[in-house]
Amino acid sequence: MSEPTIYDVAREAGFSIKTVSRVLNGEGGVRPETVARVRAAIEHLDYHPNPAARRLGGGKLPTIGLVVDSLNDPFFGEVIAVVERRAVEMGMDVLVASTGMDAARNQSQIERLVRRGVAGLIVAPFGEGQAARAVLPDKIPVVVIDRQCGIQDKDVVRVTDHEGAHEAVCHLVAHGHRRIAFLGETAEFSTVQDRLAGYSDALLEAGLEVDGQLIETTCWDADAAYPLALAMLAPADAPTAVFASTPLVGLGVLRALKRLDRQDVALVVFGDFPLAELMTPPTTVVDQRPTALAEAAFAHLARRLEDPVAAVVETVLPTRLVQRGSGELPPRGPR
Amino acid sequence: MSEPTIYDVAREAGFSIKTVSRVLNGEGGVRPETVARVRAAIEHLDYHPNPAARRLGGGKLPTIGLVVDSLNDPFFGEVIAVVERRAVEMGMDVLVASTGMDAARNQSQIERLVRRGVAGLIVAPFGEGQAARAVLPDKIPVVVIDRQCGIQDKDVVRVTDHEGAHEAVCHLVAHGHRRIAFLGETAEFSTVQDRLAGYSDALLEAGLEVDGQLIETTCWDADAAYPLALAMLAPADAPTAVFASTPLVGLGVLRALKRLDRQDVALVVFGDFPLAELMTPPTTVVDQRPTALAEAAFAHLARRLEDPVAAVVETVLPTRLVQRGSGELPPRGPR
DNA sequence: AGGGCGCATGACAGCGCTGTCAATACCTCA
DNA sequence: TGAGGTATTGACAGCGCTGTCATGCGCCCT
Repeated sequence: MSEPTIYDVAREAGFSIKTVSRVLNGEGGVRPETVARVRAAIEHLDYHPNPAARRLGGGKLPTIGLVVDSLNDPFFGEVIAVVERRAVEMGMDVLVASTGMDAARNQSQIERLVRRGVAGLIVAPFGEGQAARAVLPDKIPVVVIDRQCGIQDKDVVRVTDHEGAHEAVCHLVAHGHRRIAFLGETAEFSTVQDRLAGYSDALLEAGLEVDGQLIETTCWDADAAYPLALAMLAPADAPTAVFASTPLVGLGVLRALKRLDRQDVALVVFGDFPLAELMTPPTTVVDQRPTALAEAAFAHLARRLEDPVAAVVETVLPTRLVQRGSGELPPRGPR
Repeated sequence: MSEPTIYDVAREAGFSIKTVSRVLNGEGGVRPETVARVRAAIEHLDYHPNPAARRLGGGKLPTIGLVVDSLNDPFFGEVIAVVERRAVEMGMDVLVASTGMDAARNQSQIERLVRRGVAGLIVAPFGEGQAARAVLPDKIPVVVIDRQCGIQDKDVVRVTDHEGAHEAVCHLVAHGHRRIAFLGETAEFSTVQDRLAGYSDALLEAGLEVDGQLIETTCWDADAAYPLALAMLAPADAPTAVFASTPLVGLGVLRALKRLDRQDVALVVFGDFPLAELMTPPTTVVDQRPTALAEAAFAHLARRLEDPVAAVVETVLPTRLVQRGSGELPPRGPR
């Protein structure tokens, strides 16, 4: 009635549990004929090794831990979906943990997962440099996603934040914009800092002034961005285009535009979001391609699970400018 | 260097491991003074019991399994976020599993989680009646969410599908609509069947004819709904209002409306979605309140983990009609 | 023929915890 | 004073698996 154990398999196959264990773990040193018989017994009994027991014997759980900011964020939702699919394909589970933008919680979540005995971790890290690095375990493989945070000795998969922002702003400039606003929280994340740098560089290259009045670096979420966007777009000399450094900030901007009933302000958002194509006008975005990022992260983790001492790699995926309309609006004339 | 074990705590406290175990599990029969000393030792060593070892001793992992259709669906994303937050609050983990609308995978995922030794399961079930019920384990608590699927002997948390659809269609009727379309896949899910029933009942109550031409029951996702919506809205005698039975179907309809450049078709979507307020016009929805649903599901599971023989309850949460504009449009005049 | 070697397999001790049952000390009541 | 409780604690055997080390056997070489 209860789950069969390795003893049942051993009895069924007519060998010792150790031999079964060898077959299970592909250790070799077993006659092919024996392997076949053990396999048959496993099949016959529908045996599945008990992960807890395995772990107890010093091993790791067939489980991957995934630590992200927010589990209902569309970006991370995509990441979760990909990681889960790949993990299940190779017989592993996924434990999820959210940090909710809280460094302490980030740390405690990581520690919890490590204690649980996960075999590897995919983490969207938090903070910067030493602090960010310190909370990552060294005993198991870790792949850092989305934000590099100055971490040097772990595999990292991120996107071209600087180049993506640069391209977006160049795009706006190419469409005639001279006054382009930047909205985003730069204190918290290096990614947003990189995007701000990309923004500034693009302006400078175009021979345009970087106007501090048009740069808002204190809004993280949509609720914070909304009033700031409202205020920024109100004046007579308001910018004719806006670069939103994250989808949430973009949402705040879109709300402000809706509120102001303005469809003439050009907008590019860093990070795609569902229904962007249904906005009026459809929103032009810098696609971070979360699926590709997640695939790469998982591939790195899988590689490192096999070969823990493989060389550390940093993968920087290119972003993709998706022109949908809002980023191609011309500057409106003076009111 | 390595994690402290119960032996370390016992030594530190000056008692046997069994006494430490008693304190850990709140078994009682331990002098308060002893409890305090053990607690102090635990604190001092930063000891955390090894879940794998616990499970091996016949127990369950401090882990909840969550099985949903899709991990990047906004609705389930909300559910995941809530469940994870609550679970962590009570020291538990969350293992996620997606089924991708595949009955076989649904079953294998559930079996996998059960084998892992999760303490309880929250499942969006699949199929109908016997088949749906059969894959649910009986050894551990299970809470069924979103779809009842004819399951009688498990706790269920769902929403008022019939009433919600009924209210939505009545709302459209009240705004003068006489030709109201229904789009959604009814073969797969009883929830959508209930919504269709609510739709039909509302029409009949209003003395309106239920026109099979206006009912499309074969589209599950946005890609399938799009051409069907396009076709349905094209004729001269096209419906003046549409009821979309799921957010994905709603998305397909919105795409079709965008394509046709029509802003005069009334629309109510069953299930809220991000950015609905930013549509033109903003989309009126029947909010399924995923957060409330997830909270209720978790509460049920927690209750049942404490008391496995508690009476089975079915919680039916009311939906909420969120009027944003698209559902309040008047019927357009003849072209 | 005999020593040595490699291959295939098995016996057994943990891993960290909980369940069972025993032991001890201290009371209580007759 | 002694039998029988009660409260507190501990010894020990698993749980299912893997790591270590031992065993048995056939084969090669000298």
